[in-house]
Amino acid sequence: MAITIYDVAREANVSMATVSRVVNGNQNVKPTTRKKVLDCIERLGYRPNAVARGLASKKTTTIGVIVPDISKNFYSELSRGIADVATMYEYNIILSNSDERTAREVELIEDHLGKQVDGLIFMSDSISDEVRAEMATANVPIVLAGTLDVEEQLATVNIDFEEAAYVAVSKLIENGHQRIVFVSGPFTKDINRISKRNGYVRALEDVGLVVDESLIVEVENTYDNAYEEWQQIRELAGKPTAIFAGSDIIAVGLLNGIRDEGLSVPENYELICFEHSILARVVRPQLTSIVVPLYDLGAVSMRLLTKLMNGEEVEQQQVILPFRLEERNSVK
Amino acid sequence: MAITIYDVAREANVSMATVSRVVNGNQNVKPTTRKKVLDCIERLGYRPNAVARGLASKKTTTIGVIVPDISKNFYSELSRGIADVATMYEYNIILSNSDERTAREVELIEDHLGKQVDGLIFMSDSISDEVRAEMATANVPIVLAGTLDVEEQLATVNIDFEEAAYVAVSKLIENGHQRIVFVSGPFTKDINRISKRNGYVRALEDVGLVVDESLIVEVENTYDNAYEEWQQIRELAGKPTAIFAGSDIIAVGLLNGIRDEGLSVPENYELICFEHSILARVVRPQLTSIVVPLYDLGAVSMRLLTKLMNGEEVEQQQVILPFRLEERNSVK
DNA sequence: CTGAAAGCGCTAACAC
DNA sequence: GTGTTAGCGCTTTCAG
Repeated sequence: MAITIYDVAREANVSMATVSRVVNGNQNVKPTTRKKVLDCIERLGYRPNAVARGLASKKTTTIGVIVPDISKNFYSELSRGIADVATMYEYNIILSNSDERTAREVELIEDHLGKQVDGLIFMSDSISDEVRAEMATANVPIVLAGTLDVEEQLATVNIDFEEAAYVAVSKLIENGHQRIVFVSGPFTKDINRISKRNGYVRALEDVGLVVDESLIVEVENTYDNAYEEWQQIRELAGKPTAIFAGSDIIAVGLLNGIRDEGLSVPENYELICFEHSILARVVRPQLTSIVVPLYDLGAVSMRLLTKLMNGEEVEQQQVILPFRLEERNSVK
Repeated sequence: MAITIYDVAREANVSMATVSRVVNGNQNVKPTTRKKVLDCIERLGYRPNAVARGLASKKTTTIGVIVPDISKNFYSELSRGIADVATMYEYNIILSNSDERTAREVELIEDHLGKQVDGLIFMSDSISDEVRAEMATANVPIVLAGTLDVEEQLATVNIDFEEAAYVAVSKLIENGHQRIVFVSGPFTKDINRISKRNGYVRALEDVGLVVDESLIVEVENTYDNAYEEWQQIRELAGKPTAIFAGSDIIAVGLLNGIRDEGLSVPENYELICFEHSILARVVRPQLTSIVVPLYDLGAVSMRLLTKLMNGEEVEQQQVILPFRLEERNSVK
């Protein structure tokens, strides 16, 4: 049996209320008794039971984080940002992987709410109606991190993905390209189907170029798939001369596909991608890419959540962070 | 105010004990009353309070995971293995980053124990005395994942890192090399200072080669640092002809250092490394490397922890998983 | 098969 | 400043 607040109280000849005050840093305790209690706590090795505290106070100082797959760089970097700010505000994190399966997402939200988290940070490819309904039953604030809410009802933290795509594609257009392939990750992701795609289309239309749907190619977001798909992409009619890739990993797959047939980047194809993880820097040529501030996306999401949990007035629930284009050697 | 078990009981005209039985799948409930209760639960949208349950039952179905840095591939992959098995056994995970700082590690263990986790999985570069002392106060099982315990007292899951290094270096020796540089990550990590180093030394000594300490180089485990360090390494006396790198990321840094001065792998230097993450596959030449089964390390750790939490008899507390050498193109 | 009742360890009024 | 006393929402004997 572990030491309880009651044991400490008896040992120190005070009431449990006083021990509670000392443990919680309440100032209404005489210094001498505070010291006496602290000594007993030390001596007995008392460790406050957060579960009991949670039940009594109705706050667990724990938040839930639901992520598609923590082993993917995108989410692990973002999570680190969340974690650091959570630590700063003394919250713990319950972390779960959803694999972007709606049923699992609903289950996890339910599960986390059952654990009485004080708030929730959610990431996914898109927000299904079921998830939206489940979120509506929550009595704690929820923030979407790096995740679009097409209905713009929920609190979110993102970059302007459409604008980023626009900037990337415009760069290629400036360099004289007219036939630019957009190799996108799955269109099940709103960010791909809507944001990046719209940015691509808008960039072309703004300079009077015709959008050729055959130049929009959807691939899995994996190295191997992108590598293989290159065989199809190179055969596209009208000889594309530049590529806008939806992620580092896709870009690297294409890059190696291109090089393995004896062609090169940027001589034969110029290439710009999204994310700028370490992958973009280790390959040669290094990849010109949109830098997504993953860590900051997480950090700001958590900061927003703390405000919401404190009931603070938040002017803008949809936060947009800046991005930039990192110019390396995959474009001339 | 949220719906409680008491509300459901009143609505269903049964006692809260019966509702509890239904919720917990206890068989001693008549099917008709079970259905009646289930209906009320559904209708009221009752969601069991895991905190109250935890206090009453003294089990939280939550485990703690303390990791140096979740944004590093090594740990995020390992964590995914832990998470999947945790899900299988219906445990949640509280995840915290320690940055390998002892004081922080101690604080986190204390914190997690306060949250009443049912078990703990711990990862670090080495187990300091303070951490060992803190762990000794725990009344729940602890497993070290991918982390050495030089005193062999704690439950651990690893591969035989020394043997893996031995195999890697022996491969280079077989290929005719006599002057092999070992570019290691920080020696603050037991795995580097002890295991990999010993494997390197033993491989050389087994074939009668002299160990030249100047060929053992310690670098930070980052791409940039390895890239820069290449400038020193290339100047080493006696012209080394092969490299054994402690990780993918170090190997990639060296590889680019080598190539940027117009030399090539494997022609001028043969190279073998550890880990085999995606990095080893995207660079050219692809890297021959020891494959560390990160996901499995995590999965098996969690499985071991479940046994320990159930009080099952565990024959061997130190589990060693197999590894293999993946042969690619950085050696001839 | 079901109900009553005693806690689990702590917080939070409310007294004094 | 400090103590008393209700709960927080649930599990778990123990009766019946």
